[in-house]
Amino acid sequence: MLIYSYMAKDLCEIKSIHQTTVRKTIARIQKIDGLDRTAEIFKLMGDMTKLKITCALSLEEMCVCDISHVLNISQSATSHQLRILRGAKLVKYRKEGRIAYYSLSDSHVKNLLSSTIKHAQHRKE
Amino acid sequence: MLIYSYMAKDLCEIKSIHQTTVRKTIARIQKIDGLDRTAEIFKLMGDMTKLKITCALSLEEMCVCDISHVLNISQSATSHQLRILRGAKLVKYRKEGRIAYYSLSDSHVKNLLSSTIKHAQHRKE
DNA sequence: TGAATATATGAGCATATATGCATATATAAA
DNA sequence: TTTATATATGCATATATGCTCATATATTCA
Repeated sequence: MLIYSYMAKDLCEIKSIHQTTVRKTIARIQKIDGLDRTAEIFKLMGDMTKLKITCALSLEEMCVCDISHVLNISQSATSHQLRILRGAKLVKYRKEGRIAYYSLSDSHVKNLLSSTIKHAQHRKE
Repeated sequence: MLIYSYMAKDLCEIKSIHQTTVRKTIARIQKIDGLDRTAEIFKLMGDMTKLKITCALSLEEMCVCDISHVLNISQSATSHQLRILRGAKLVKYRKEGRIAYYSLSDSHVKNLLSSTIKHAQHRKE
């Protein structure tokens, strides 16, 4: 990075323009707790299928079959996505006979969802 | 979906268990404004590199070179990611000579970031 | 017990994405 | 004008992800 052919004599010399800012920022980012989890949540919700599932479940609990109809995707695809959301503990489910009712695992997900939608709507232009 | 070999006679018969819930939920999701943009924002922030860039920029504006040092990735990778963030209007930049100073395009991104980090920290267990 | 049904899951494929490499562009300095 | 430097970007590739297909599992009912 930032190493050109004509710099080859001095590979150790890696420059940053504002060293104080860089050091300060590195320290601050390292101090942020739960950044990995934040990225995980963002990544999961960044998929339209999972986002819609989450939206649907923020209204009320639903079974796999109904979710697949709401999103107009196959039962298999729905189940795969729910499995991932389950793994990330964003949703939970209860079984009633052979029917699995999924719901959001806690209110934080719902709040995050509504606040982000608001942010998205406040988009400029 | 939900079609088994022994159902082949009646392919049009696709069942949903709770039809009222399904219809209601479809209508509600369609009514949500800015869902695509929400997914876009989530997806971008769901990548550790972009998330860290956003975190860094939420503190103060920074040049490409410094960002690459903060994240410990190449200048090229940094520039590629910034390009994507620019395209999604999450960051903007100003040029000062040959240096490009990037910053968050508005405070909504910063607010979204801090609120999501809080949500992530409130994680159960 | 056997058929129907609701869900789960492994394998494979198609697509998307992040990054490295090489190079282009733009500006500053000599 | 030539060299140095800060950033941008096209291309290639490795990896990740979502979906389909086939099938497994679990539960209900006849």
